Formats: sequence, structure tokens, C-alpha cells
Amino acid sequence: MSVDASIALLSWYAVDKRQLPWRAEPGETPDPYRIWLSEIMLQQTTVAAVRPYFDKFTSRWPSVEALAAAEDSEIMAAWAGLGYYARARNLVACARRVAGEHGGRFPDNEAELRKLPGIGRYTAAAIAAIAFGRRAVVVDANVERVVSRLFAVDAPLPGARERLYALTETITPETQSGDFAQAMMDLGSAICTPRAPDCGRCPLAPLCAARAAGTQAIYPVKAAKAPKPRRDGVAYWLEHDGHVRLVRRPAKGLLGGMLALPTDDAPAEAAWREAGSVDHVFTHFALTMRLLCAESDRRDPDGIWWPIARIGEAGLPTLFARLAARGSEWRNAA
DNA sequence: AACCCGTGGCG
DNA sequence: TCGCCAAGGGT
Repeated sequence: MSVDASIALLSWYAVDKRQLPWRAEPGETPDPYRIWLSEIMLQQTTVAAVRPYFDKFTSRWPSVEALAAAEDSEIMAAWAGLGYYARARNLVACARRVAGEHGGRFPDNEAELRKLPGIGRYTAAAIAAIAFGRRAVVVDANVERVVSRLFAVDAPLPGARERLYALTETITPETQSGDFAQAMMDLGSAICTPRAPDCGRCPLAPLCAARAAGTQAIYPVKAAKAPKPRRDGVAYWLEHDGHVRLVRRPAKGLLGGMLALPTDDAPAEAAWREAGSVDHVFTHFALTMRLLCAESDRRDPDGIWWPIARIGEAGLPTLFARLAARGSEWRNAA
């Protein structure tokens, strides 16, 4: 099974693999910095969403030393809109550790990579295999889906995670495990998809237990999810002389470390006026946030005041970018 | 171990 | 329309 699976898969990958900006062409040497950056961005995020951010980051910061030397605020702003902002905070911390403690070179093995911020079991294995040619067991959501079908694993996720890891280990080849991992992920993305997998085009179909039983659509089995609660909030658009008041959110928690409109408590005594609301869905709750707007007769010198004409450059996360659009409309209507 | 943490596309 | 889903990690 092991050898058959990897040969069939690698043959398919050699022909049908995707061209991606971070992926080295055959004969090229992969750049660990670009592999690392792409892997962090791709955590729980689609290739289509990552592409423009990867291009922007590698243009502005072509090396890990360049990234390490950047200001936190620049990097957070550049990450705005991509989500899961702890990744950006860990990205800076990791770049500075690599630049400061490793001479600008990423560790070339899983155990050392695993010690760096933002690099967990999956990412350490992926970088070790793809950037450094190490044999590593790379298990992401694509691989879990493919393997759950190959072996018809009936135990539900996330409990079945260790079982799926062990099964992946049995089919991971000793060499070319980086290509094998990327092939599994491309297969999961293009053919062995969550709904309606295209088994007719799958190089692993002859080896697939679920396919043999005709039950491929039921895998991976997943535990029921808790219902998503709804919450309500208030944000404030306070402007003065063409500028709007912003705040830097606390480093931890929701949208941590990002610039935002003030929330919860009014930033000033003013004649606040309703300007509608924005609905936004986060991973674990749905939020309806009202927007209150006012003009201030003075400018608190301790606050962050951003020119409204350039609000698009502030690097607001999506929720606040949408609220800011409402605030600008309110302003133009007044 | 269970919970926290974004966003946009898709059927 | 809305729930599902995505190259997960931290605590």
C-alpha cells in the first residue's frame, strides 16, 4: 500500500501540480523564508486569499532579516484582512528569533522549527519536508480527508486525529516526502474534495477503501458543532478636522494588536448619532455591531487620529473597515 | 482538553 | 440564505 500509494500520487503530482508563487520549480532550490511565510499565511486560509498577501509581503520584505527589521505596526497593517491576527504577531516574533538567534537561517529540522512561535506540528513538518527535504509526516485538513477515505476511518474528528496521523505515517515515503505532502494537499484541493469527490480522476482510487465501498462522501466523519451564539456591540466614529479617532486593540484576544474604532465605551462626550449597523461572523460567534457617529470640537492629543481620506491605508481588520465605510458615508451625508 | 481566534467563497 | 470549509496554533 505504502509504495503503491506514493508512486501513484507522485506521478499524478508531477503532471498536475499547481503553480504557486512559493513553490519551487523542479531543479530550483526552495527558499525556506518563502516556504515558512506561505505556510503561516495558509493556516486555515485558502490559496486564493493568500496570494495577494504573499506577493505584498515578499515584495516589501524579501528576506527574514528585512521582516525582522520592520515595525510591528507595519506588519499588522499589511496583514489586515487576512484574519487570525495572532499569526501576524507570531510572524514578527518568529522572524526576530530567526534573525537574532539563528543568523537569519531557519532551523532545518522539525524539533527546532517546532520551538518557534506560530510553528506547530503541521507547519514544522511542512517546512522540514518542503524546504529542507526531510522525511516528515505532514497532516493538514486535506490530508485528514484523503486518509480518512483511503482507510475508511469511521471515528469522528477531532478525536480521530492521532489515528489519521499514524495512518499518514504509514504511507509517507522515505524520500520526496515534501512532494508527497504537497501532492496530498493538491489532491485534496482538486479531486478529493469535501463534497462530491471526483474519484474518476483520482490516482489513489484503486487503493481507496471508501471508494470501494462507495461511501467516500461520508468521510471525514466529524463531531457535531456547537451552535454559534449571537452578540451585539457598539463602535464609535469620532471625527475632528478630517481625522477619525482610532485605537490599538490589546495584544491578546479578538483582533488583538490591530488598529480599530473605539468600542464599548464612548471615546468622548458628544452628540452621538446612530449610523446603522454591520453584521459580521467570526469563528465562534456572530456579531451585530452598531455604529455611533459624532463630530468632536477638540482633538485629544493622546489618541490616534487617522486622516479619513486615507482610511484605507490604516490597516483595519475587515469588521472595522466595514464600519469605517459606514462612518465615511455618514460624514458625506452630513 | 476544550476553547479561542477571521475571513471569504461555495453550494 | 446560511452552514460548511480552508496548507492550525496557542493556551
